[in-house]
Amino acid sequence: MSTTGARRPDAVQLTYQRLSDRIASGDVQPGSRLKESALAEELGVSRTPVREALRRLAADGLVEVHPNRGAQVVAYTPAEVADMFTVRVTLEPQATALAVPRFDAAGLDEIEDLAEQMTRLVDDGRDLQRLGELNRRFHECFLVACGNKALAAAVTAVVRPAVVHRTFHRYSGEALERSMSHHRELVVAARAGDAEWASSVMRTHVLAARHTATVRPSAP
Amino acid sequence: MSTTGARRPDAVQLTYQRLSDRIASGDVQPGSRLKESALAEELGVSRTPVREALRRLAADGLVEVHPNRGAQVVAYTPAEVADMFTVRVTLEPQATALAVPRFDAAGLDEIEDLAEQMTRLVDDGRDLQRLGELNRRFHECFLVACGNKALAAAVTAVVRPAVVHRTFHRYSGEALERSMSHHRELVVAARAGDAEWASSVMRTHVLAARHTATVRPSAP
DNA sequence: GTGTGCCGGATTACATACAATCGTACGTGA
DNA sequence: TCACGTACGATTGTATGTAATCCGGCACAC
Repeated sequence: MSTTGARRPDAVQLTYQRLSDRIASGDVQPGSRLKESALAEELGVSRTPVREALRRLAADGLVEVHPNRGAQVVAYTPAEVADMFTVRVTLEPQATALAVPRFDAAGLDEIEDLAEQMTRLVDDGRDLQRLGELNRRFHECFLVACGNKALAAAVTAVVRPAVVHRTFHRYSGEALERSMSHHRELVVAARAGDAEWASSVMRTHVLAARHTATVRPSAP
Repeated sequence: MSTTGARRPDAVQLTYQRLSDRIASGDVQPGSRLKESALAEELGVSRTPVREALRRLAADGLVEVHPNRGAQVVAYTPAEVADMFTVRVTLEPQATALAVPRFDAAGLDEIEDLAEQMTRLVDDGRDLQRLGELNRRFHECFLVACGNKALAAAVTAVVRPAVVHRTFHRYSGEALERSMSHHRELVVAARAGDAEWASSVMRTHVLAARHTATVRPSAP
């Protein structure tokens, strides 16, 4: 959890972002070693911020730090990814049920806007990077609105590694359409103030995602 | 989550432990500022390991780091503590249900041993520090045995701040006895292989704890 | 042939020096 | 008297130098 609310990109923030992106895009393979000095020179910063960025990535579960041996990108098995989604299946519908009666007008507008943007994005060009970011913000809206910080923290702790590791890349066209449909239904249910409905949709949404993330993709 | 498996106390590990203890014991008040240079001099190390220890504490949710303003011990409201337990109410029974059919003989012996130790400790002298540690290990057994690392990580992320912040100090004698009784019942249910029973006991156990942690203590 | 001990290269862990940033207090002007 | 701008002090952010640690390979004994 990044507790520093840095708005301007410091060296640490920049390094963290770059490394995070590289891992997400598969630019660096899971299992590969990350050398402090090499990264520092490559990104034009000193070793100190690189060091701190690596520790933050370790706290997020993206890399493992071995004493005196440096950092290594973690590799998740399909079973572990499924486990992450299983936790989300439990927590996110609960957060949704809590969030629905607490949404204000601005919050409802925000999730509606995000849902529409994502739908357009799928119809257009399939910018998966941007789609992933919008999706993250969409789900974050529910977590923030639920008013239970601990619940939000629990989900975030579990989601980050899974979300960053090649999400959406294995979605078929049909699965992607279905996912967007869930988003839109969530907005309608939230506007209706029907917590039970919204919660159920969220549960369905995460279960479908688990299936997609777990099953071996047929066509690359 | 401490990903570095350091066995010998490095400067970072030592600093982290010391600060963690101080916060747990209430030696440093919530809201008080933690200055890197002061801590470094006090603990006889340089600022670098202090800095890293503070970031780890921030990742654990024990302190907040403000950019260019240093670290500050977080203060939880009763509502936030209740929220933490609410998440535990959801997750720990689930972990328990998964763990029961997966326990081996050694695991069952371990939780039985821990439950007995805790019971004796309550009858004897009330070493709350040690009781808290045993309790942590007891719950950890179920989280490890459940086989879902993400689930364990989610619970850990939520529990750590609450656990470190003076738990057990507000337990009455009766509540403490009841808590120990739950532990023993969990062992019996686990030995019987009854996941549903064990899960229910765990749920009761956490709900009771939430009540104790939330209600204003009558006698200090 | 296998196991053990030692040495060298590489890399991190820590210490310290310097630069940038923020908060605060004071002084000035309206 | 209050608002605003500015300068100073305190503290963190970054860079770099030094020491400790670990892994791999090789020689040697059994």
